[in-house]
Amino acid sequence: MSHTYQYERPALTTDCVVFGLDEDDLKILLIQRDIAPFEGEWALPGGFIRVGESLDDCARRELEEETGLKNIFLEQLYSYGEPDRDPREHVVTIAYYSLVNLIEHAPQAATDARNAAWFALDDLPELAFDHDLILAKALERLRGKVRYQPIGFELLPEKFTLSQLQSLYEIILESKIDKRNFRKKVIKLGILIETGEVEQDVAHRAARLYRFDQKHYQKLIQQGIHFEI
Amino acid sequence: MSHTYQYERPALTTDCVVFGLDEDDLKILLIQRDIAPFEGEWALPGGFIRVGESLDDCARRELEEETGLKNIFLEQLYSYGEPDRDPREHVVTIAYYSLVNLIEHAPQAATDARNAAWFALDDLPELAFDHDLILAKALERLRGKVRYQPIGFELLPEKFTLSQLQSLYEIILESKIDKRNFRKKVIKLGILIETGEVEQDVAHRAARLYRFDQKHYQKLIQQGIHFEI
DNA sequence: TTTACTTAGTGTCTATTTAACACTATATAA
DNA sequence: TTATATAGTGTTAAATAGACACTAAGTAAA
Repeated sequence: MSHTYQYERPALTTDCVVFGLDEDDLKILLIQRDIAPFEGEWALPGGFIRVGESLDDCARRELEEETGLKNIFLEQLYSYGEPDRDPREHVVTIAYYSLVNLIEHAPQAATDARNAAWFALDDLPELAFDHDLILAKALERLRGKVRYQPIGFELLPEKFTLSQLQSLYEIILESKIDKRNFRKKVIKLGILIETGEVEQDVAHRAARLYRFDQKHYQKLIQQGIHFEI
Repeated sequence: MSHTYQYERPALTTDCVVFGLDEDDLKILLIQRDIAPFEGEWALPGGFIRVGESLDDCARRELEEETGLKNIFLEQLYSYGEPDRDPREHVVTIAYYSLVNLIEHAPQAATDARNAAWFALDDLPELAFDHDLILAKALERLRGKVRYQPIGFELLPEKFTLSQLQSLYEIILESKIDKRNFRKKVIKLGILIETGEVEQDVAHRAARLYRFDQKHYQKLIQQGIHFEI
């Protein structure tokens, strides 16, 4: 079955930069292409948009099909449409980025037999298409946004310690933060709830576990309060 | 001449939210549609992407064709692809926003006979498609971005007074700013150059004229200095 | 059972930034 | 010459940010 249009149309895809947080690294999820062009090379997960499907739905569907990840944080990033970005034809891609917590979403074998793997940012392979550009933009967005919106929590398990949270910021922003100042700041924001529990099975004093207070955060936003870490 | 593809493809357009600054209003440029759907209603300028044309090029081309505006500040905003956003078929649009200075780019008759007009934000007509959504996002982006990136200058003539600059921020952010504090702040940023000239033909003490120091700003950015007004 | 080791958790002081506030200067117009 | 309109200018108090080092509490090893 084929489809005919009066005017030529670019093809449309979505691609997604998936960030995951390791003990001490920010990683991204890549898939190894099994068809030309760029066969065998690493690329962002993504694929063609179906008519009748929203952009977000497409990004989620492709992500699940290629990596098994679902129900994760996903946000539109930017659209790329240089006519020569794909050697086959003019392909416009709507890029997304996603944050997953590597502990609860362990590296998965791709469901459709493609090879998927996590790479640390400082140990990336060459990327297919203009995916290096997209990745750079996603990193920039992540670093910018993490400071004034609580998206970083998406990279942590539901319950986390203040040290884990601090480490997250240090890894993403690539800079050291003073422990006492950091704690004062996040506690004062009032968007953390003490669970009353502590870490288990650690060979040292166990840290208290906190949860992110989504509801209270929404209230603060509605009041126009803008915070920054 | 027609074109055939193996799989169905959504149509692709760009649309642009054009902001202009009046004496005391933020305005946007709309065109009146001369064909269905939404014939006779007001909409954002925009149109279909041609194969071989980049997204930015398309946005610029459509803007010039429909409003006569060219060589203006233009930045990608967000992409919209809900399948029902256009009653004809699935149409994905890459939205842009643009800042023009109303003094140097006076309201123009559209070159292709469509009716184009500037509307104050608090006096908008109903908009076609999901263009109200796009406009809301553009406003949000403008208000967010103007505080930490010097895009506001695009709305002013090349030479401007500090009072004009302050008024710009007050209009966009919808809040009053203290004159002395504002002046201290922008002067301290070091991104303004005194031209040595003053306003002409005003019935009161003439204010000094400044220019935005693009080069110095670039240097500051490269040093990782991030500023805020 | 004591000691070593590891990470958790806490407060103060200084420097900087932000915010509030009102008068004089200079031009035109009447 | 006087009225009127906007330009232009500093100080102080409050809040925030940043630098800085020790004690607490748990496990592991001797």
